[in-house]
Amino acid sequence: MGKEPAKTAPLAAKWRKLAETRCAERGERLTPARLAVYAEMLASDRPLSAYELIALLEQRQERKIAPLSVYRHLDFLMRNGLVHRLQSAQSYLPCDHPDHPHESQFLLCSSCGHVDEVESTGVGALLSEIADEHGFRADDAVVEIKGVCGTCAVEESH
Amino acid sequence: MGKEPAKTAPLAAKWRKLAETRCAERGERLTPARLAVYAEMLASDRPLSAYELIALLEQRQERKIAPLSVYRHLDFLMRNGLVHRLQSAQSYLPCDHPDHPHESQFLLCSSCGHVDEVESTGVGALLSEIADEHGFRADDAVVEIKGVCGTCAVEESH
DNA sequence: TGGAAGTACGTTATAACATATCCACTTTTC
DNA sequence: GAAAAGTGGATATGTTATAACGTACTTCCA
Repeated sequence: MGKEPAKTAPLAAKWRKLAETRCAERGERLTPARLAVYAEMLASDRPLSAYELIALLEQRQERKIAPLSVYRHLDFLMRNGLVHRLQSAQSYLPCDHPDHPHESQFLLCSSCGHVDEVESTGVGALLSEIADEHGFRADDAVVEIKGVCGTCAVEESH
Repeated sequence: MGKEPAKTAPLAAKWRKLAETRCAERGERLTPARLAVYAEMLASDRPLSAYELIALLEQRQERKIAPLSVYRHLDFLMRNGLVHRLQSAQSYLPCDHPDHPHESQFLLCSSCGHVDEVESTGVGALLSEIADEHGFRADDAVVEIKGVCGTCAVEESH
């Protein structure tokens, strides 16, 4: 007899399907524990630190969760393109368009904490060019723009 | 009676002068303790974590140094444009051209650990443009490119 | 069908990175 | 030379991430 599946944050069918498809394609197993972490992240309107995530999951599932478990799940989700890590904020957020591999840039609002993921083709090209000029082979790039989002800028001006 | 000045890593006159000038202009005091941290960083050929820095300073000065002290000195050096923090590696490196304020990009070699700081005018412009398109006011940007430097690429091919 | 191999994941402990609080000393300023 | 600002030491704690080890589950194939 298996245990009850762990309680999970509400998860829109769209996201669940995308995640399942993505993992199936790659021969990876999207287990309930992994899905629970993913769902919890999608339920948040801002990036979460690993330990915030632990607290939320513990509350929802009414049991202790070890940091290492969550880090493993985060690794899995990142490996499969479902989640990104914000390097400058040591936090994690679900990918906005996990239907294809891509390089993203992030817009971090210092006022409301919200983060926008954008995908600009020009950036990758420019950075590759810069790397080339310096005899460097670029594999990957972190681009995180800090500032104030439109909504907060409007509120500020009141 | 003052104590002996703390032993400091060798520091090229050029860098010392730049640092002194920069701080003087800004009405900031480049004390021996701060200078010692800066010199230690310049003596390294790769970025150092705060705790690596502590270990090196303790060895050189033959005394205990508290993490907070080093973090304070790092704050000071960053505030005055002498040092940068690598967000994706939680480590610190001296600025390559502290003679003027600027936005930098970093090329991190995953093979030898060396980091090149480059200053491309195009990047800032492109990122501002992207931010604008999303109604976002950009204040600051992190751009860190990971890959393999020219020297290591040559060695790999042997 | 049952056993080997690989993957997932729990538990405990610890490493690595960063900050808070409090206080003593020094330098600057008036 | 007293007040204020700046600097930095000591101790404690908070936050982020990984190590080391063991158990259970899944897959796959003989």
